[in-house]
Amino acid sequence: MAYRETEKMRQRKAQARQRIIDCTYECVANGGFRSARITRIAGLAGVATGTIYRHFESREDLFAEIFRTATQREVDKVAEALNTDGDAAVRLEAALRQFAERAMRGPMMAWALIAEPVDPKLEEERLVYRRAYAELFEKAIRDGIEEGCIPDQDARQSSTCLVGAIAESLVGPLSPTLAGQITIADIDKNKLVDSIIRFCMQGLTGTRR
Amino acid sequence: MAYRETEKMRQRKAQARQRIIDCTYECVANGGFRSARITRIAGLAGVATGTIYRHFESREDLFAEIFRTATQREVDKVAEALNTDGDAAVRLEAALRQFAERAMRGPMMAWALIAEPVDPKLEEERLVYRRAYAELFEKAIRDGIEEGCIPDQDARQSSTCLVGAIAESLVGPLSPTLAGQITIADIDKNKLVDSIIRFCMQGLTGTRR
DNA sequence: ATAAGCAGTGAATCATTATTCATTTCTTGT
DNA sequence: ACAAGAAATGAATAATGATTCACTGCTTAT
Repeated sequence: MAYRETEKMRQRKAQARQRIIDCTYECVANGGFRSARITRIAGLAGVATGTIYRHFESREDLFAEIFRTATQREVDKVAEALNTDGDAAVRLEAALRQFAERAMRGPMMAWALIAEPVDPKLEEERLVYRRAYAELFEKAIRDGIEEGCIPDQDARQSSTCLVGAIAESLVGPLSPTLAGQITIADIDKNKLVDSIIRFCMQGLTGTRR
Repeated sequence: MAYRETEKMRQRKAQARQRIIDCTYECVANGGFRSARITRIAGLAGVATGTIYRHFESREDLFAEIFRTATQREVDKVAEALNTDGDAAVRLEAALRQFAERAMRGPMMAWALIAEPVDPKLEEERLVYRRAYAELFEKAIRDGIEEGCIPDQDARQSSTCLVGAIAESLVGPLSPTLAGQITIADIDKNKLVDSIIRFCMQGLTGTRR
């Protein structure tokens, strides 16, 4: 017995894996999943294409991992925003704002996660992702109903509507066809986010503001 | 000069073209765009694959035509619902209901039009399609604002939220992974549609009902 | 009946990339 | 230094289906 897996090797492998992940992330953040080629990723990461397959079962698997990682980051941010002070309605509003504003800050990745046409396996991940958001919102709505600051309603259904309203409102502005050509001024972004949120909060509370 | 295009020929060609369209529609209504194979369509229509290309530039082109046709049918129905009596809010509610109920009646086609991952060219058609709905709603919202039954707001933005809220709410129930397995009882469908519409109308009017 | 010209045919081609795997290179313990 | 084994390589392969095009067979006007 001559070769034995050692700590040094374990680390080196882990590093390569991380490099692959990082470069994939970069490719996706740059042109979405569809246009991210394995050969390009391998090139960027400084490994051969075959090496990718020593770390990931398949392209789809690699993408699924990226999807989950990127998603979790976003979901965590929204969860964080839901954990601040104030009544449930206020916290929800902060969370919705966080969701929308982060999407506009990284439009291509947001588009890839929310709206890019992807293969079935990734589409499944996306449903999980949307569900995760919806569940966060749902919980907050229930809290609000208990607190009395949000009227009684089907929390699950309403949370789904929230996700849909925001996603749809962002698809246009995020769409990569436009993203390169049109630059949305910050002031417009704010107005956009404000009116989305107004609609959503009214939908929830049935109260004009 | 021996051969000259005659009325009979023109008709025969038109019939073949229509058969191709019909069969494509059937395939899509059955499994979405992605799974609709040219060879299968040709087989159903009783023509050779090559013949498809005498009538349509490409697969994408054929699909785009189907997309437009199917879409126009839906948009017309919604427009019709907006043209009935009552104040703008009532008419809008009827239109939203029409949209949602028709989708649940033909779930696979609705999914293909609303949520199926498709190629860029079709995705473009889809944006047009969503815009068409949004514009109908937008017009109605403006009417409502003038009539005084809907408070002043960014009609365009609100209409986008409407489309998103409905679409997102339907994606889950329409998703073909489930469609075959779970049958949604009519009573559930009604409850679903009701709560979507409640959210939407509250979002618009800021009034509980 | 015939010839001109269009429509229809469908097997063969093409294009695109993810994936494989025989080979090479590197790491380790003795 | 060496052998045993693991990791990396990347050119070749595979798979998929849309698209083509040389050919066949109809339709028409004379």
